[in-house]
Amino acid sequence: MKKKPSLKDIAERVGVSTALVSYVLNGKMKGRISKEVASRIKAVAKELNYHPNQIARSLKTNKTNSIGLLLADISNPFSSQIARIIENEADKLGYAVIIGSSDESIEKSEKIIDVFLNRQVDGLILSLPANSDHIVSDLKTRDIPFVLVDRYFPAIPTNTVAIDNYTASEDVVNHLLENKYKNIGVITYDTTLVHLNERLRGAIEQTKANCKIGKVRLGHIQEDVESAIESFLNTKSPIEAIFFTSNLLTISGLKYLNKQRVIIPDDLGIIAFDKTDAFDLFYTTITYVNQPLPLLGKEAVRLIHQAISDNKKKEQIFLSADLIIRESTSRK
Amino acid sequence: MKKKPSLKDIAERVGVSTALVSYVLNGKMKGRISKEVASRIKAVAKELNYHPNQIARSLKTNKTNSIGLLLADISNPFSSQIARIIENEADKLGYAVIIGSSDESIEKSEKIIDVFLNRQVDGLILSLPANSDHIVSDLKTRDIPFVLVDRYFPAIPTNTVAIDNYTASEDVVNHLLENKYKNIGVITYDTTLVHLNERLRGAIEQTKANCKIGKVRLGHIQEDVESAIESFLNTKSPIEAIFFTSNLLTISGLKYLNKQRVIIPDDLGIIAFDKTDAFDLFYTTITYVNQPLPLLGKEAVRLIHQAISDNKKKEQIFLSADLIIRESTSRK
DNA sequence: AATCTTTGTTTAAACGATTAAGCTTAGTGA
DNA sequence: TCACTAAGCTTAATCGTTTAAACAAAGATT
Repeated sequence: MKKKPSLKDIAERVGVSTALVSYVLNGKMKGRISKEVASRIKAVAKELNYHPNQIARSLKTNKTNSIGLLLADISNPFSSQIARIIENEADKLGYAVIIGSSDESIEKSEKIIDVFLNRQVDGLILSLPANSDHIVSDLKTRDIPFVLVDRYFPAIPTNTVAIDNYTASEDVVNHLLENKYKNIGVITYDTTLVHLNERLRGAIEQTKANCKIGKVRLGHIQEDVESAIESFLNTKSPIEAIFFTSNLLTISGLKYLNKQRVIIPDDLGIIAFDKTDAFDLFYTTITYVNQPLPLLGKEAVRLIHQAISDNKKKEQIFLSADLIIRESTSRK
Repeated sequence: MKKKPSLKDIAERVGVSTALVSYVLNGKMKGRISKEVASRIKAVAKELNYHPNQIARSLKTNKTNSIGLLLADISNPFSSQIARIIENEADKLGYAVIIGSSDESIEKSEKIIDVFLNRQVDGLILSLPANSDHIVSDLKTRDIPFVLVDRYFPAIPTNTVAIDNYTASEDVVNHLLENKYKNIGVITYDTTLVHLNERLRGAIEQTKANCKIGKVRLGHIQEDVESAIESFLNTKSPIEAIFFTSNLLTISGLKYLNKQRVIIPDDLGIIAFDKTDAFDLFYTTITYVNQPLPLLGKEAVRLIHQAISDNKKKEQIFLSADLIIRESTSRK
């Protein structure tokens, strides 16, 4: 890889100082540079195919125009869609995005954040694993600009963009009740993650605690989903509808229900939080909570941009998700 | 964001020069530094929570320890899985990964590569859109270390890691023929991308040109898949099995076949190139070509690492994919 | 005792940009 | 004609590292 041209190379060719070249190419000191010199500099820059060395610029300006994006699991479609949106939005503001995936590990999150910070990212957009409150507090103490997306920690006031999960869950339950599904089962993760527990809480409150709950351990999804469903159905008053609080849970559940020849929606109503391409292949269309991912990403980028220029104000944004009603909750 | 401690801060506290601090923390000049000073420096570094400024280091060493990863579409599970693997592998070698997604656009690819290079990434891992040969030649001319993954340009000898698509397709056809599916339809993209056309070529050669072909335009996937399937079936000698050359095509196809109440595998055999979670929700298990993504990613990182230290040798690696046989090709 | 090594450390330049401050030269006004 | 201003450009410091080269002091060698 041969050396790229620098300001100095241009300066030498034109016969001026590097300072002048810098001023011209950055459009500074407008009315004070002679037109001829300016155009010669620009011509030579183009001729040499000059691109400023962002590393050097960063060192001087203390801005890298990059943000670190930490996701829980980049191979989950939810994460990768967010990644795509954030990357696009960030690009519009001139930020490059460095992505890391924590696989729900606290240690890995800490490590990746360290890597981000060593590379002097201007700010962080984070979707943290459970029980990582200390990471949030720490970043806050260090006054590092960051925004939480999707997953949030209400106890710590900080920039946050998330879904109004509680209300979405209320809507889910209301829809089920309106459609005469009375006996409702909720399948969710066994976790301390607030956004998931809010989904559960919404269901509990709205059913006046009249719902059954199946908790699924991370790393044992298929296994635990199956036993939850079994316990829901093999009982005197079997469940009439199941509410899955995440896309992976839904997939596992539907897979199992397929195997058990449980017919949706005749035998059982189904409602999902978040959707996936996979629903397209199921024989029935699935009713689901649609999360406004584009807005989520857009707001996250807006907030981090704001935090980078001024980290005083903290905003907490909760976006409403809407229920997309399909056939899986329309029993005859 | 308060200023982070620098070498200078440590040097001042300990009362030595920054050079010595640098030597100690980098473990250089081993036997020449007094144990006491070394340990005092290390202690102070820890106390101040010192982390070297990678930007400054990069400027000096001309290495950023970062690689740019350009994908065709990060929201496609194929891409996001590769991203995850590459990120993990790269991390093991101390590289951070900056990700960009081109949405199959040549202009966007060029722009993202520019951004990567301005940020002085040490190398590039690329999955380029169709007709972007000139990008490859250009990078080659400029002697920039890069590796092509998945998508390749045989006319230009350069570092490449890809699947042996031709052989995989041969296997697909052989399997269908062995299972008495004689009349085969192939649904693929209308593209110049070699990896996809090799899948088609494998099918054509192995069927001795006795297969029907449906070409699908990017951006009109559902529409074109449907008309292709229709033309396959509404004919005197209808197709007995369909081979889809990509995951998105398969999903669109199965979705339509579901709607049309075509029963798999009784009415029609199905075989897919690449798998997705979505298959789990289909009533029948799907026979598919399994691509060795972990190996693909691992080799890509190995090659880029090699190219970064010495860009003379070019390797072309073709990995074999294997056929996972399920029920969708087992008619009674 | 003079010289040579070794050990432990410092000096200073460099990477490529930015930018405040300074320096010419020409033009203006009195 | 002299002082002043403005235009057009340069100087030089700086960001935080790395690293070759220089240096001083102590120990070994003759």
